[in-house]
Amino acid sequence: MLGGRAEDYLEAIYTLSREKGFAKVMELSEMLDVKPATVSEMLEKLSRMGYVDYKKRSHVRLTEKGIRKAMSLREKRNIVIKFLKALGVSEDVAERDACALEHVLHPETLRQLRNFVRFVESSPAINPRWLEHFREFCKTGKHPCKQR
Amino acid sequence: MLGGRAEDYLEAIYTLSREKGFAKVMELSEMLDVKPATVSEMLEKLSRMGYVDYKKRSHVRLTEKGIRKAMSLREKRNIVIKFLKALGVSEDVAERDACALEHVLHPETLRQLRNFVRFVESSPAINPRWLEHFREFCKTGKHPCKQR
DNA sequence: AATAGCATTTAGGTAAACCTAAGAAACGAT
DNA sequence: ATCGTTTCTTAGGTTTACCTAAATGCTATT
Repeated sequence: MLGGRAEDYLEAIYTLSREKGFAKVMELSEMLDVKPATVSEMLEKLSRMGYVDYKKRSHVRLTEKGIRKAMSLREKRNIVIKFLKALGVSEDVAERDACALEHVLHPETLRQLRNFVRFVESSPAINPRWLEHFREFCKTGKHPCKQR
Repeated sequence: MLGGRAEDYLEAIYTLSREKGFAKVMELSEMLDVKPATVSEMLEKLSRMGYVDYKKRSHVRLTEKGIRKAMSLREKRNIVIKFLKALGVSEDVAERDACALEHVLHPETLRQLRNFVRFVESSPAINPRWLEHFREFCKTGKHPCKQR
C-alpha cells in the first residue's frame, strides 16, 4: 500500500506534468519542501511500486496506474477544498487542510462531502436562504430566524 | 510539540480515568491496539513532557496540563463527530474519521465546523427545510426545488 | 512466606521518511 | 571540447512509533 506521504509526491508529479509532461527532482524538492536526496529515494520507491517511470538522472513521468491514482487524489482534494470554502474557510487554510484530509477520509465521509458540495451548487437560488443565514450566524452567533 | 499519536494516548488515558481516576498499561494497550511495551515507552515520553504523572510499574494519571490538552482534543473530536453525523455520515465512520481529523484540522476550519453544528442545532425548526432537502438530495441526487 | 501467574519494563530491532555531506553526472557558456 | 555550475545520487545517520523476546516486579493464593 501507498503511504500518505507518497501520495503527495504523486500529486506533485501530476501537477508538474500538466505543463511539460514530466517532473524533475529539483522541482519536486521545492514543491514538497524536502531535500533532493529524499525525492530521489521516494521516486525509487514509487518506481518499484509501478506508479512512475523513472530512470536515475532522468525525468519522472507517471505510469497509467500513477495517473489514475493521482487523478483520484486530486478529485478528493478538490471536493474537500470546495467543501471547506463553502463552509466559509479561507482559501489557503482550505488548501492546507484538504491536503491533509485527502489521505485520511473514509469513502463514506467523502461521499457526503461531495453530496454537500453538489447540493449547494445545484440549489435553485444563487445564494439560498439557509446559506445566507449560516453566514449571518457565523458573524453574529445568532440564527436570524430566532429573534431575541 | 506533541506528535499526533501521542495525542491519542492522552485521550485514551482521559477516557479511562473518567471512571477510576487512573489508567493501566494493559488497558491502554488494548484501547490503542498497541503492545504494552510500546505503551510503556510512550508513557515515559508523555511523563517527560509533563502531560502525565507516571512512575514505572504504577498507574498513570493526567497532570493539569494533560487534562487541559485532553479536554481540548476531546472537544475537537466531538465537534467533528457531530458535524459528520449532521452531514449524514454513519456513526462509526464519523468516529473513525474524527479520530484522524482532530490532529490535523486548522483552528479556522474547526471554528467553521463548530459554527455549522451550532447553526444546525439552533435552527428554528427541528428539521429545517434545507436539511430535509439535503437528505433528499443525497438519496435521489436531485434538488427537490428543481423539478425536471 | 513462597511461589505461580500476570503486568510491566528492558533491550535490541524494523520501517518510513527525513537529513547532511560528498561524489558523480549532465548541462551550458565560452 | 572543456570547465564550472547545477542537479542528482549515494552512503550513512536521525527520529518516531512500532515490534518481539526475555527479564523483572507485583500480587494473590496457598
